Amino acid sequence: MQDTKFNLDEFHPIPLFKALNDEQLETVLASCKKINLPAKKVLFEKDTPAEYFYLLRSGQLKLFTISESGVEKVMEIINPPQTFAEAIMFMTKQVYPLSAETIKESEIYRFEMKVFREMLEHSNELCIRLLGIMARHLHVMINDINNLSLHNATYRFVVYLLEQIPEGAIELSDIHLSTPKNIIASRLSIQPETFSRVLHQVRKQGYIDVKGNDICLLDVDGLRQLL
Amino acid sequence: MQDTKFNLDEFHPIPLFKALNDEQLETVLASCKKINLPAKKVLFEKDTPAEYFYLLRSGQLKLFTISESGVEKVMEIINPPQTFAEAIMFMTKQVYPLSAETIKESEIYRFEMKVFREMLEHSNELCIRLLGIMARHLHVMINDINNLSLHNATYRFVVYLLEQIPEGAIELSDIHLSTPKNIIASRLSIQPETFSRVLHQVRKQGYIDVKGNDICLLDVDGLRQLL
DNA sequence: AATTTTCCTTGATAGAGATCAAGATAACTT
DNA sequence: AAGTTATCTTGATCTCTATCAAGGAAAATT
Repeated sequence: MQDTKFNLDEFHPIPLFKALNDEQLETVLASCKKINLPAKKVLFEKDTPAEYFYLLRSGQLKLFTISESGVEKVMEIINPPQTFAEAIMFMTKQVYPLSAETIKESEIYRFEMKVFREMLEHSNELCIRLLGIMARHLHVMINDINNLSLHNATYRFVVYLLEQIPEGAIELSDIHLSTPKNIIASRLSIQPETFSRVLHQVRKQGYIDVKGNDICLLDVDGLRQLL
Repeated sequence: MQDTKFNLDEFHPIPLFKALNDEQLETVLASCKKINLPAKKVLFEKDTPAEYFYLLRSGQLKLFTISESGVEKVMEIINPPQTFAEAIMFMTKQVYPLSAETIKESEIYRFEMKVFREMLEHSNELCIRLLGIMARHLHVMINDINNLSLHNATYRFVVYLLEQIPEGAIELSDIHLSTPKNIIASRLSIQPETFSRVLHQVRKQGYIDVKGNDICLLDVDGLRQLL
């Protein structure tokens, strides 16, 4: 089943799967299911029993909560190739702490937690890897709470913008916002109206140029100094 | 060294040490050092190399960051018997992501990460436990970000208040704020002035009664319904 | 006990961002 | 291509919370 359906090479570079040998990987893949979803379809809902974790292969999705009054807060934007909901394997209550919905049409791999957990009980290296992944999550969240508590909307936007610069990029890079602005806004805990104004204002100050979803960074150092 | 200095029974109930047998525990304790600090003393500072994690035995301390402009944000209030900074063992950069300072005079046990990390490489059960601890951390942080993004100061305070009710407590419980109000305020990302006003207002509405650091819950159900 | 320091409260004012409203632009649908 | 829907922008207003200022209470120090 596995060999025909999956190419192992696709999984080897994924941090969570790096510690697995081919045999183990095939065991995991044996219980793996491909899911194709169009845009704006729910993958799972907060507080429902969690049996699976996922790998986004293509497309994009968001992890979010909705308040009692119906306001949505995007906690994380998932891009391929990224696993998500792995941490739930170790929560006492086996329910999703967030909802997941596709932003764009997406190809998703679904894995059974039970199978993977079993494997974790026997592979130390795998545990260590997952620990690393979760430590990174924690670190990101500490930063988020910091930014929310200590910094204003413009600051948070600039941080986001600078994070979008690809790894080894030289100056004057252009950034394409591959996520709708209202979703980025929610991710940064900013209202869409305010987000629009922030963009406008940063542009007016000469740091960036905005054409639709493309942002040209005119003064990266200046942006960095805003922080 | 260990037997005379430490009572193993003290460590067995600590989640992080539960998976260790006596031999392993003694290995860990062999590199453990007791630290006594008066109130308001720095234990470690953000962005400095992290060699140790800790167990608070008595007293109280805070984990926090300070913004460029000198504003402090308390991320977590540590009470005994609680371990902290364990997650750093698996961060790529081996530096503390937060600063730690005693709130009250404290007795602290300091453990060498290197020794513990070594042990983790060989004990699957220990890894699984740490995974559980980190998953809980993550869950708490998801909640924090939620409350910060979606709820106002009063809501956040009421959540905090209800969390202070001891496990199997019957109604009409009295709560003693064992933490200075300005630190609770910072933990909830509220200014001290606003915190004071929130307290006042919730009292005026008849939900609680406040005398100094003692809060009498007059209407727990009412408080719950505020959420 | 007196004094200094820290912490808390209350009042007055200001400001960042939310909300309400409506038009403009872009993106799907048929 | 026309129409419909979703997304984004801009303006006007409001509200929550921060900030500034100062007095009071509590705790620590002498």
